[in-house]
Amino acid sequence: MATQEEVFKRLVSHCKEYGFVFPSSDIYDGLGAVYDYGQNGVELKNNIKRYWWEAMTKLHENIVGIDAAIFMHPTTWKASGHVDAFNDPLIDNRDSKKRYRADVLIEEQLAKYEDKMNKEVEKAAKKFGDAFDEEKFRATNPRVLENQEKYNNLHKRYQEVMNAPGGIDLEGMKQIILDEEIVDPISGTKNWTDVRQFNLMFSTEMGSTADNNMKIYLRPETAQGIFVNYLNVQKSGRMKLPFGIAQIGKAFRNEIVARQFIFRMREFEQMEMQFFIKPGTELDWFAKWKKTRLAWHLALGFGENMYRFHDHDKLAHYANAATDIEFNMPFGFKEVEGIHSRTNFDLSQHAKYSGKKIEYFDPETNESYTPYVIETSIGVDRMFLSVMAACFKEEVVNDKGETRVVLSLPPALAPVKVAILPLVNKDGLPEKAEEILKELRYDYTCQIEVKDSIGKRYRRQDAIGTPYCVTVDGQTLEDNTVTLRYRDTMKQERVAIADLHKIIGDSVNISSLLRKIEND
RNA sequence: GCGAAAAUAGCUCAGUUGGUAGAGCACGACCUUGCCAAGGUCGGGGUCGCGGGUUCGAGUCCCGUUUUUCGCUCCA
Repeated sequence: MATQEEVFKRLVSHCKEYGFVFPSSDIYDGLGAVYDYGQNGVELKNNIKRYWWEAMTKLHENIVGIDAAIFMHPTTWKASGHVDAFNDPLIDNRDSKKRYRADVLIEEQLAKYEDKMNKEVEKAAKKFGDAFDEEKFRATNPRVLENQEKYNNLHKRYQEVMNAPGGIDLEGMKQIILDEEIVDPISGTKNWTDVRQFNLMFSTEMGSTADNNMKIYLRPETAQGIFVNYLNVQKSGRMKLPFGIAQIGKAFRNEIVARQFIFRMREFEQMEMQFFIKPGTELDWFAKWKKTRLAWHLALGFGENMYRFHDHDKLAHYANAATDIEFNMPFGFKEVEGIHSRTNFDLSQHAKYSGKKIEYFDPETNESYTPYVIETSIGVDRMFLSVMAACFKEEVVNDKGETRVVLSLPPALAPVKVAILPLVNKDGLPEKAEEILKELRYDYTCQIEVKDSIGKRYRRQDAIGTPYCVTVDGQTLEDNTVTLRYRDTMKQERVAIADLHKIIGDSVNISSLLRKIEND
């Protein structure tokens, strides 16, 4: 029996072999945690995005979409809290393999000197009783003076490195740790790495002259593009609460450790919807969106036991309720989507930093307020991975124990809907296949394959998840019938070319999935 | 970032005490066949991740480096 880990490895290989996902810049040995989507991957990914987009905008009259730029005004990230939240200088001890905040280590060292001084003072106070003059003692006692001097020197150096022009002086900080002979509390050693600053946001410069540049960030989440457009959309669309804004787009995070294939990438894509509501109704809406989003996942048909909610105990600075929808990946249940009650944190912050009034006038109550927000945020790439993982199957197909690899994708998500296969590459069969292609290609993504035996071509189509194969043979030329072969059952039946449209219908279209959500 | 392991053809891998780089699959052409990964013939494809070193000689030994995987760590 293959372990989960082996299956996952084979899935990753499969993704590359069949044109779903390639390592980025593959010919240069790849770029860490960046991946490209191939000819089949991009179709599947686009179908996933379309499923989400249409579920949001077609099934909800009060949700509209936008497409905001990746570059945003730098103040956006001050307002959102992203600039301040990830500014810590970190250092690792090679022996204990623990990571510490370098500034905290230095502050602890300062505290140590203070402790020593205080202990001396306490000792003397006990000894001299009422006659003790603390000020005089501190000014004259050699042990106190020694520690005071160490404290002052360290404090001065610490201030210098923390306030160095151009940001924290990381090398200076390490030098302090070495000079002070600070040891790791666990291993007791001084085997430190360099001090590094982890800013999770990628930055670049806007402006072409060297001295007139503005540091701008690649957005670490798409949400802020929605918040800064709240007023534009609400006013131009005459939107009334409650309403939502949906967006699909790239986001970038300079992860310290990015791993597990496309699960955690440095460049990734999010599908986010921010739902603006009246304050006080957020917990009802939060519960409603949990249900709505789970229904979207369940309509794909992978089964309820593949999903679970994980409620957050610790909430982010902006949230008053939060949950994840986790999917049963080959490496365990992992977050695919987050649903957060963000209060009015973001809109209030943007109001504060921009000086603009961001409020909603409620015509029912005649009052103005800053709307609350329920966010649903799903990673496209994680969704892609979860679909691949759920559909990747190695099946035994006959008594001889022969196997096939089949991607049992929901037909609406499959990259190719119909493969048209001339049984032999002669006798006018390829030409007949072209004719059938011209019938079907306006409605379905089709692919003609002539090379190799028919069996081999079936297996290749199974491997990319094509739900239908249409095989053209000699009889087709006589009576315009073909063999229709089904991916999941491998059953075949003889049908008229004229009936193909009716049989395939819209089972391979996004609308079939949307109907499934509605009916559930 | 720390630690461990790995890197040889498009893929999966073999390569002996250091002695002229191999197999299967895949790919291309042709022939044969014709409904579940068929057979034959011929052919293309590798400075063995990269850079140094030891050696008469390195895929093989040593050092460095890059990338990947796993564990730890981190995760708005």
